[in-house]
Amino acid sequence: MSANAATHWRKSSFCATLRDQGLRPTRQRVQIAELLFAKGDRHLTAETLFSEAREQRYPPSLATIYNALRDFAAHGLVREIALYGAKTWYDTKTGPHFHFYLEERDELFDIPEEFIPLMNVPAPDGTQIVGVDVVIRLAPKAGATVKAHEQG
Amino acid sequence: MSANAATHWRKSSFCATLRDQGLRPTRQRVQIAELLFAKGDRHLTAETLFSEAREQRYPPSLATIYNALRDFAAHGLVREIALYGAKTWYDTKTGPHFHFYLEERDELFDIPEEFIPLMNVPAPDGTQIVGVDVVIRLAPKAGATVKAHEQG
DNA sequence: TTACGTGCAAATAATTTGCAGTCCC
DNA sequence: GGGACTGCAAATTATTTGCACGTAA
Repeated sequence: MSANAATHWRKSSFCATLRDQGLRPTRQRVQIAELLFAKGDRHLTAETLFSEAREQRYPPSLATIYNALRDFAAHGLVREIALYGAKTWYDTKTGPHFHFYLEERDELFDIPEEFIPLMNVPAPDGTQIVGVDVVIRLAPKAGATVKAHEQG
Repeated sequence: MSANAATHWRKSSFCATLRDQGLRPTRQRVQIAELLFAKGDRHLTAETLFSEAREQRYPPSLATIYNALRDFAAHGLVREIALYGAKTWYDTKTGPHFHFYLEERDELFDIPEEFIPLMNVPAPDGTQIVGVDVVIRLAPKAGATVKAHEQG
């Protein structure tokens, strides 16, 4: 590929972000970061991100998406979310998690802050809290039409 | 097998329990229920239960354990727990869930009731809440020795 | 009797990994 | 240059399923 096209990604602001976290800023990682954070806060799986990536000129492989998401999570750029079902979800919002999960649609969205209770639980002896995750599972109410809730 | 040994399980009190839930009380299901509930409230995976079952005289197959746990959960005898990692956990306590999850040991135990906050979140339009699950993830504190926490 | 349940082995689904080749520092 | 990263394909892990046989109602 031409030097111009090949090195364009180096101008991304995510190069610095990745480097700050001790992650080498490669083309693939920068592409993935751009995709992840381009649309504001959101919840997604590796497959979701992969299908978005495929629309790019030089999309990373699925394995690289998995590896990048794992690495990003380990370095605090995104957070893993505990959820029912087999798939691992990631959230671009890295604070404590409070979500509604609409099972029927496999859809995840935020619970508005004002409803979040104080969680003031002391960690057991010898341990520290590294994450708090709350998932409230939903089902459609009988006879009701549920509208989509992308992003909280 | 002798008629006596083969029909002994029919005397189990779980026969009625299963029937009440619309589940046909078979030898395997009764065995599984006995194992599940013999030790008070606890948290386990299909594999855990399978290895316990193998010590019995006529242990059910792994597939049957999976199927039984799924069926039991669908009928309210146990509850699935959303947790990090690939495995599905089940809890014999069927009320709302509040747990500590000690990542390093892959160990799950209850948060004492007195620390549980009021969760009073209204369900979004057209939906109803079918489950509330809270997982507080823990790591050992630097230099501390963590003791095992089987059962909360 | 007859539909439901079981057991085995094969099928799936999500994710990880080995390894040869690439690229960043 | 040398180790970190990537891509592919193969391996793993957890779980489900097809089908022949068994068993509860």
